[in-house]
Amino acid sequence: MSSEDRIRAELVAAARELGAPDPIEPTLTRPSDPSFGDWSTNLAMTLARPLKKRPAEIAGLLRDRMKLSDAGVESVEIAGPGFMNFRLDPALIAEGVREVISSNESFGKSDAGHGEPVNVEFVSANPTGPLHVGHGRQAALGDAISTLLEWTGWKVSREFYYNDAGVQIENLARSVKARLDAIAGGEVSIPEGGYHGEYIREIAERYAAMHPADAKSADMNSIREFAVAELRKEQDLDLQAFGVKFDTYYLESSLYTDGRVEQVVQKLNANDMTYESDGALWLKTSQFGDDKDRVMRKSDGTYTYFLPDVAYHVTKWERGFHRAIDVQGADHHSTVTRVRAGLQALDIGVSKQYPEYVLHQMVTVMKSGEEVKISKRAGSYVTVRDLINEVGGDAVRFFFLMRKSDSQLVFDIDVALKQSEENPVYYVQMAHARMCGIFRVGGIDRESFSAEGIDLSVLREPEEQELIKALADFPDVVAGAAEALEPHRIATYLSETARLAHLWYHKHHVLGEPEEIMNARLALARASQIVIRNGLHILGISTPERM
RNA sequence: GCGCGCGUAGCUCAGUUGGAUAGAGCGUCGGCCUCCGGAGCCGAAGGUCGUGGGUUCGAGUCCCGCCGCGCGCACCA
Repeated sequence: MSSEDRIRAELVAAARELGAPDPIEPTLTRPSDPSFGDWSTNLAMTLARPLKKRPAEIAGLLRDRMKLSDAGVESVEIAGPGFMNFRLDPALIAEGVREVISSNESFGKSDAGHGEPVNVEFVSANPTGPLHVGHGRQAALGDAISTLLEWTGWKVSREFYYNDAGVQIENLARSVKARLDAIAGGEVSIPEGGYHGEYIREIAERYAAMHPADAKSADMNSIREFAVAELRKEQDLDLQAFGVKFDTYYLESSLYTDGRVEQVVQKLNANDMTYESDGALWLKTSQFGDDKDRVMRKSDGTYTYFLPDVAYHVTKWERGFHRAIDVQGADHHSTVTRVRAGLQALDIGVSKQYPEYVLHQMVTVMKSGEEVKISKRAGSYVTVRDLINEVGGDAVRFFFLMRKSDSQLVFDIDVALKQSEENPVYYVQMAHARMCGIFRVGGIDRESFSAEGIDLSVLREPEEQELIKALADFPDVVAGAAEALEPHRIATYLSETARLAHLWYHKHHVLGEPEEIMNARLALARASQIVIRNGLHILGISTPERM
């Protein structure tokens, strides 16, 4: 049992003796100021009301009843309005290094998910153009959330939903057709709602080259299929460049061809959840929290986007994903209520909170102090590819993940390009490389290094103790980030841990110290390297051994 | 107008689910350079947490009003 668990158990026992009502769930946190000790609890304050005593008095009574001498607790202090601060034996703290090294690539993993399946849907771009920066943020987020869930015991399936049906695809085909007409000598007139990017012209040129005979009077079906295939290929290349892989690609068009959309309509009709008005078929979404009912079948007979969306989420449920997470841009947030309403209206036993949503705000790209708004090929927006080409995939990932998803994000290309510690991704990777460098310079094999038989109790410098405590916190940080679906916590943690590692590195030497010290510090260097590497893995960022 | 999100140091942002004297990086100012990488290091200044109320022993965090910014408000997705 860890000292943390021991303290918690003693707190529960002592509180029970004092007559505290169940459940007693003391929370242990790191004190705001490390000089206060190693662990802190506010339990006495939370018991003030039920026990009708002053917090400081309760803290004293708790302390008197706790048996902590064999739990490595050196002292318990009562401070502030009623905090209890526990100070641990530094040798015990140093022992934390051993577990990091022996767990190695598993350090930080846990099992809250118990192997249950979860579907994470992200990117899901329409195949109408190259991926833009918003998709990039979504790709980084979705992939990191997926990995976080894997680290906490979930069986994750990464899924990409292709909206390859509907109006936008018609607009795409007509846009390509317009360019084809131009190639054949006509005027370029891009249709209303069409796509203007340079890539449309490229697709038309390739199409014309492959169909020289019918370039002028090309068949729309053929153009549409060709354009969608080309753009899917292009998006795949973008994702590949970014290092994101999906388990499943689900095609919206398949929901029509296999009759699922029609089935959903019939079930909704059967459940008396629809009505006709103005030639359209409406769903009573207002019964499920929407501010008004929504059209599901337009008067022209085609469906609005959200009906296939509902059918799609039914398949997730039926495919065994009783947990599903959708990562989307906040500009689509109105879909949340509608899709959930549709699922509730079907009455198939799905939770009201199904699926869960992670919405992210917009990305602004800055360069030389000015906002960058367009790319050459896409015309109206900056592409992920532009960004990756300019600053590299690692920087793109880290920058997209270092902010909360619900804050708007400013992507500063100048900072991302810096080869110095001003650049946060460089700073973290450098800490990793430095730890590796110690082993390289010392001619010691890092991977086979073992802490067995090494006396870690000599790691008692303040910088060492702070670093070790941060390393030991990693599993809690991973668990918290996974539960909250907030990968930015990992990025923040890595920046802080890297800072502690740099501080330690600058203040203390490893190689050339007396053997006892050197071995213990090698263990700390190895443990630091492992934790930073594991954290970067979660974010999908590379871990260079030298820079 | 309605809905969602955001507002924390000059700038970019954290803030452990309500706890102690609100933190980090950059920038500014002042010191350091024979080192396992100076592509750095140490220190200091810098705050009415947009604003006004409320709940609480305790609020940056929860509730209400107001102000500002972003996004959405389709028989588009």
